[in-house]
Amino acid sequence: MKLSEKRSIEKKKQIILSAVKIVNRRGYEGATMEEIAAELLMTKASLYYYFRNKEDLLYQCHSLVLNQAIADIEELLAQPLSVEEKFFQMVALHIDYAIEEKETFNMIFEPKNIFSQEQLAEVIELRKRYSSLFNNLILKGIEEKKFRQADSYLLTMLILGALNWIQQWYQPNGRLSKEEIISHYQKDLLKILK
Amino acid sequence: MKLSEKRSIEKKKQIILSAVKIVNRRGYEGATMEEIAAELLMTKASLYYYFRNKEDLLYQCHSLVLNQAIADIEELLAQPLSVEEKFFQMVALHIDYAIEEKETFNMIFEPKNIFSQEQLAEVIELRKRYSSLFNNLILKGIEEKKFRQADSYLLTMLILGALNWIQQWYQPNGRLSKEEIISHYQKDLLKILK
Amino acid sequence: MKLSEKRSIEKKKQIILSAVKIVNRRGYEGATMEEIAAELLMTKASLYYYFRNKEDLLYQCHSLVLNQAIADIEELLAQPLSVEEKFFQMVALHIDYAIEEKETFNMIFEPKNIFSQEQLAEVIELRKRYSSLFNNLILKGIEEKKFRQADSYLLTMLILGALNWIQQWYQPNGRLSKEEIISHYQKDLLKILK
Amino acid sequence: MKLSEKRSIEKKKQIILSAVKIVNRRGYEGATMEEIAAELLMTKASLYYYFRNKEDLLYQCHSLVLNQAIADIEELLAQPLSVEEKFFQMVALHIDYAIEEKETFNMIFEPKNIFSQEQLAEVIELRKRYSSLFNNLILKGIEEKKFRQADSYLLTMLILGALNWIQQWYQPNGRLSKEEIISHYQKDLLKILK
DNA sequence: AATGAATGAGGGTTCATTCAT
DNA sequence: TATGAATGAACCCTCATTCAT
Repeated sequence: MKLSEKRSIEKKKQIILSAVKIVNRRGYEGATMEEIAAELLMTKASLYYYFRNKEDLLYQCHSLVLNQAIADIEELLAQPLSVEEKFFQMVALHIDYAIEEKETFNMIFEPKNIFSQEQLAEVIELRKRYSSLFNNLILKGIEEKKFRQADSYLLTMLILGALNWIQQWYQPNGRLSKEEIISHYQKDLLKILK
Repeated sequence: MKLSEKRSIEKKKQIILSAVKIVNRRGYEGATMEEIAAELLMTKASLYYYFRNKEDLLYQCHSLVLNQAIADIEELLAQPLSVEEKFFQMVALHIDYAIEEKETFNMIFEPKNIFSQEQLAEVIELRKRYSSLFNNLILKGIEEKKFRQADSYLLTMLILGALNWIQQWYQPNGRLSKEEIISHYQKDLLKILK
Repeated sequence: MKLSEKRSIEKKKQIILSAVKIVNRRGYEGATMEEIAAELLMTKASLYYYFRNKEDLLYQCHSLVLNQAIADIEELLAQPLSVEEKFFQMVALHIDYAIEEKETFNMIFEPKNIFSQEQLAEVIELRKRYSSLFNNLILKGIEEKKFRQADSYLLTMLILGALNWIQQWYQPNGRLSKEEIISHYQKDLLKILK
Repeated sequence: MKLSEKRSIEKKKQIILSAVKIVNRRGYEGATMEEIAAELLMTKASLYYYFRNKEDLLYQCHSLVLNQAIADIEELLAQPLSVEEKFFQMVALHIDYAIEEKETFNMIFEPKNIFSQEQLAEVIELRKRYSSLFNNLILKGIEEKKFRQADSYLLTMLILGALNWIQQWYQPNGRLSKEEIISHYQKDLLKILK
């Protein structure tokens, strides 16, 4: 790969990060190409050198964040741990993402009215891949008789909802530390699986 | 109250209901004054006779739905039921709202992208009132030794998150009916409280 | 029809006339909504109250001009005249349009890359109707043995081309008066038909 | 001339030919520097090494085609043929250009929407030179008593109009082949001259 | 009480053009 | 020679909002 290509990819990433920041500040529709560009001291026209249109840029934001989260979890799943241990770590990882990378992780909310047919499909597919990591772990737990017999999909949704919501109320200097939250959620959610 | 005033209030309600319908269809930002008015065979200019601006109208939509939900729950809480029974009914009620009112009831969106200073405070206050209904019930359950000793705030957040998320994945004609979802969530979430 | 409706239709016509003027000055693509509006001391946003978009406005320009020309010719054709006489009058009428209403009649050139599928079809249909007026007259002349046996379509195209071109070179104060041009074209083109 | 210069001229010609192709496909305004460059696997920035700006490039396209047509006709006129024969061939040549080169040869568009002051003058001069070839032939025919006494300018305009219009209706796979059209136009237009 | 008409502000997108490399 | 990257200027279009009637 040539140097220029590398630089181009680097720039793309910068733009995506800027977009993520703005989207978190203003919401999907409130984010403007203008503001995303201004964050990087560029003009909005320049963005179109890297992305076909706003939808494309927003999709790639979504994609970047989710793919990274998926990769992290897959790495974790590859380790020789018990189902319960894996579940604990996944909960910790998800909360960590939601809290520390709040901005990026926030992306996964409510893009319904943004994406057009084709990209909507890909977004949904990506989300499905992420949630299936949880779903599969639950299924495995059921198989190993570690978790009770139940509708794994429903449990997955319940758990993901509980976890995602954290970023709505978590305050960095609030009464509850990240570690406390993780510890509580791990135990509480495990109760549902047992 | 004069007749004309009564009629005015009635009309206001009609407009809000129309707005609720459109917001549920298009989202808060996607809803246009034009479409809200068209639903009632009015012109958008007329809306400004009843509401100061779009934000005001949208706020009253959110407010109406949330207040109604609060009222419904308060009515429920006033009945002579056990804590567990009340919890079950609250879960059912919340899911029903989340599914039937979808966008308007939506508690996932960031209100700061929609509402301005003054109304933002009221929205947040309203949400706090709503969540405290759950919090108080949990506290009462703990007091009555029906629920285990625990951080009620954390549990409230966990439960609300799980419930709110439903509107992100629920499909009217999906595999799971509303009733099934309610039944499962009731039992699963109760496990956490026990 | 209410007064307001009448006024609306009047305004629409004004806008169309303004658009025609600008299109003739700048070409189809060069004409901007801004300039069309400015001509009437309006803002471009106002145009969208009367026309769905630029394409729609331009189409209606086209439509207005051609329909009027068609109506004029049809009226002429309804009169009890010989085929040759009718041909002479049609030539005179077309040249008159091309010269006097240069601006409006100019519209009929090269809109190929402007209209989208559906409206393109209507534009073509309209043009076909206009040219068929000539075509039918020629056919009738042939039938009546006043004109020689020939491919009427080819002759129509040849004649229309010759006539349309006049507006490209005609100068109001040039060597040749409108009447002279008409007189010459009538005779010259008739020679082809005979 | 140095080799590098030769190569530069060669490249310029390539670019012009590419531009001609794109202009014929998209029209003068629809042709973008991007697409013209892409056709040659270049980047648009490179075009500016060879041409001052888009207008310059487009002018040279128009110029190339028109000059070529003029040269072709002049060559033809130099041959020992009768006036009628020369007229026939000129008609054939013009139609061929109009059909094969379509947009670039296009004499219907208003050049003032495309070209600026300085180049506009040259375009008009070029067109005048082209039409005078027809004019002169007609004058010669009249002199030789092969054509009837008449206003040669008017006849030139009539003929050019008829010919130029062909590109507005000709369809490559239509009912009438290029050869048929040529044959008919030759005979029909000659009738006017006789 | 209602609305037809108008508009300002702003957003997404395109494209010719420039310039450092 | 060539180009990757950037940009200014324009353009179409949308929408909340206003105001005279």
